Amino acid sequence: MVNMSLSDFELEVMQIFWELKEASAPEIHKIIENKRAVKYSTVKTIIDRLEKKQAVTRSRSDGRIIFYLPVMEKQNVRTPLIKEFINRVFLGKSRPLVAHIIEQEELSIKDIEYLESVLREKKKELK
Amino acid sequence: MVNMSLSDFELEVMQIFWELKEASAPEIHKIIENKRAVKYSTVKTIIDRLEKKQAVTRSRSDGRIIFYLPVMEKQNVRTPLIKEFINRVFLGKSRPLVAHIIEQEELSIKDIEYLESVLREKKKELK
DNA sequence: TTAGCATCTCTACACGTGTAGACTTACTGT
DNA sequence: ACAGTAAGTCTACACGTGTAGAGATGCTAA
Repeated sequence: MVNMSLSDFELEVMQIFWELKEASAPEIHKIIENKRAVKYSTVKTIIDRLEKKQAVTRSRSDGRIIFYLPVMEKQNVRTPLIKEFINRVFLGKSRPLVAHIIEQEELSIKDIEYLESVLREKKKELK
Repeated sequence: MVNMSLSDFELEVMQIFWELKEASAPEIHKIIENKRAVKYSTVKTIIDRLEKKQAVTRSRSDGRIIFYLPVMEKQNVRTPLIKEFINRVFLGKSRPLVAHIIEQEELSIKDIEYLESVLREKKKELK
């Protein structure tokens, strides 16, 4: 029952949990509603599924409002997703993905300098 | 009918088309079967769906065997996938994704030096 | 204290996707 | 020429996912 994967919507909700640490269904609903139309019960269903998957857990109540905490950790979710993505879209080769992002995506000078330093570190480590 | 997205399996098949340029269903089936058990009709269904989505097109026949050519281009498929992935998993921020890959994924010294040069180019371009 | 609202619970459903069987048909080697 | 096989076509189905309504119930403001 561990290694359970998350759907798009479930991941979207987890992102909010990772940001807020603790949140209730109404809170999550309001946040998502700011971006697009979605009914409360839809969001609640997703949270229920996350609970079933043990991605979140009930922490406390305030009146009828149930609060949840994230259980799955961001890094533990992201790492396999990245791996899968590289496999799926880049046949397992990370270099062209990184090159593509650097060339095509928005990066500031600061970002670039940071990434240069990460590369320097990695190079050091490899020698 | 354009901008149609591809499922995992459809993408897997497209990768083979991009590699081979032209291929038949039996060929594709044999290639995928090397990796995992899958029936011919399953693969053929996927190719049919790709054809319906106009991702591939029939090019010629050899006996009953139909050959197909990729129509959708690799870059046109990959670019939005990357964008979506960054949005979905990294809230739209590409820097932490790149950093993660550099730190966690397999990269050779050659890869690193190549990426350093890509970064240098990008920096030049930004100034 | 009670009406109304907010929240929860439960159920449902359509659609995409992975999967493949059944059936048809055309080629190929003997 | 024909049997056997390989390929194509068509249909089907279970499962995950996004979506939400209906109904129950507890809270809160007047």
